[in-house]
Amino acid sequence: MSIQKIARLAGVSVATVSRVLNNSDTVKPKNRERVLQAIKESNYQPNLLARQLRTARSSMILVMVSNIANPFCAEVVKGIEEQAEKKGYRILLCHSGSDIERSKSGLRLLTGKMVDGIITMDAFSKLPELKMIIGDAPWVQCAEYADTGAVSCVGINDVDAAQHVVSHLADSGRQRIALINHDLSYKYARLRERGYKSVLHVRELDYQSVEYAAELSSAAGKAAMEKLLAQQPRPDAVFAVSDTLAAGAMRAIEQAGLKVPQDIAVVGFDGTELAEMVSPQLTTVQQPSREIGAKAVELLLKRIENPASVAERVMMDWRFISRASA
Amino acid sequence: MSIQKIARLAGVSVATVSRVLNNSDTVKPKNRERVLQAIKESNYQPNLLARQLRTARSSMILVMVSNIANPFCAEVVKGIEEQAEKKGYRILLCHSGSDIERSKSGLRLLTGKMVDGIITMDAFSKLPELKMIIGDAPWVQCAEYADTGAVSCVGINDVDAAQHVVSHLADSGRQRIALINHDLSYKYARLRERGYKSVLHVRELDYQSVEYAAELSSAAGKAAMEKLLAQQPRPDAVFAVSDTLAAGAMRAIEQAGLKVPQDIAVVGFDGTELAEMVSPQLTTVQQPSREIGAKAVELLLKRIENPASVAERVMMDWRFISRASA
DNA sequence: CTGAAAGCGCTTACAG
DNA sequence: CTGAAAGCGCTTACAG
Repeated sequence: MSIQKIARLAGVSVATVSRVLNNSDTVKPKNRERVLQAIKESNYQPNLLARQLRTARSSMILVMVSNIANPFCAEVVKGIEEQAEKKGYRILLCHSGSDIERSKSGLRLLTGKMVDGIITMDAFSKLPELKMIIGDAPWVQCAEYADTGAVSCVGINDVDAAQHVVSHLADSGRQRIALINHDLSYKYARLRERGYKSVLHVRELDYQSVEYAAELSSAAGKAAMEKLLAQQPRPDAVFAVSDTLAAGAMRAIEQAGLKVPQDIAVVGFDGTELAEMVSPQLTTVQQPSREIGAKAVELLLKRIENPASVAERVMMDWRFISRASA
Repeated sequence: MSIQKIARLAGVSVATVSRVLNNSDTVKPKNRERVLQAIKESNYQPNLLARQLRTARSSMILVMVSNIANPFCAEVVKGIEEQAEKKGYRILLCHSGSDIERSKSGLRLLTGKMVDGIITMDAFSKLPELKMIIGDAPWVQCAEYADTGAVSCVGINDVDAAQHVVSHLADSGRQRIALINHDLSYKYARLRERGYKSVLHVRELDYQSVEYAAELSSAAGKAAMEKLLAQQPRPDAVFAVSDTLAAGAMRAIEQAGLKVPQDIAVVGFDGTELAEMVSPQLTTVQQPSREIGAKAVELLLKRIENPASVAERVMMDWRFISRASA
């Protein structure tokens, strides 16, 4: 079912069919009708591969995330989708699972010209190999800092936010504040840890304990908390870098027969729906997830439309939400 | 950076370059070396559009979900990915948000020949328009029944599972069992409702109350539960068709000053991690999510490799998990 | 083992 | 307003 067949059916040239398909130019109404009729009759759908090969644009953008199951991620993706849709772009989601082979495989869509650009929510800064593959294709890092100035990024000030959380905990009299962090290959993880440690230092608190979760799931948060609970002395507060981790931590605390916040205060991060669904409700840092996603699209389209344009680094506002857990 | 340039650089024909790219045939070692060298030097990446246009296959499959934020969905997707990877296929995720325009837009990847087949976790059975677009492209419906025999599907026996849940509730003395269901355009929603009603009927319970959640989020579950609580008399048990809905329902109950399970028993569905993270832990029906995803890929590949093969409908086992909430 | 050539299904100057 | 033709970057018989 090619444009050829339609042309034959409608008794016009392929050029004319193409013109009505792109509703450009002025095609004589009678011819347009005939083409439209032929298209309908034969249930014709243009071949995107051929079209994109010819025009060298796809109006598609690749979104690469490490873990779609993380609700924060899902929210950002929704923001990306909404904005992309407005601008006439379609989203392709690629779930890397933080796996480098998977990531490379996903990136082939970019290098293979199937998409016009890429938004990543993954830890790429530490992976020169992946950066090399992307080359200078349009790229923006989302909810994660870019190390170099060459790539655009949108996020919040992670150091500030972490400092705020830990200060809040210290202000309320907590002495032994632990951190449940994500893999340090994420720049945001390094930044939040820096915020955490700086407050400990300034306040002259000498308890310091960091556990690393392999992924942002509640199960990983629970496992991390169990390790913290096994320590002597155990923490009286814990800051988890995502709501999912915090929810898991709360469960571990409860299972150990302890109370949140009486025995251990818990603070999460992201401000997802999950934070309101757990009990007690979670104190957290709300990120403007949808807006981060929308902004990422905006930055990306700027680069797609003008590849020579300079990279931008956008900082969004965050908000501390105090609830029952801390 | 085309195959032409590589050929020029290596001093061979494009055919030879193509041969080493597809590491087929027997290319003379010396030539292979030269081509490989040229590729490395110029950081060449083949254009997928051209390749796929020519070969008429992409080794990619489209996965269409209504809501990636639903953890059950995310699990199934992981199962799909694992299996696809094994078979040399790549996954493209498309988030329809249950929106018909979005779905149509996503489907263009199929009709436009960018993917070899599609797995849907969406409510397509009620949408002849979408079914028409798919035509007879390889398609399997996942965790959702297919109405007609023409399309393959994998899922569980939803009627049985729902009956089991409601019977369990009735057995434990609950008199007023409510249902929080999803949009009835989903076949599984209709089936579970049928299971619910049949038990009510057999047990001669005359209380019957169904609320519909617009999406499978905790917020929607909470809103639905609030409506149920406003009724006179209020239910003493509620069966929600997903763990996310159930988690929201528990929250509404708690906020109303009532206790789970003492005042109202709650049962979820899916058996996701979330069910273990809420408090009290959720009684639920565990679906074999990963296996469902893997099976879907298997069925799809069968159709891709042999388009003439007949559609299959696979039923997987489910398991009732009794925990504190009911 | 290798190359010239055709062709996948489109779009787009160009000429009329 | 329309058509013939070139070309996007590949792969693959075919002939040698």
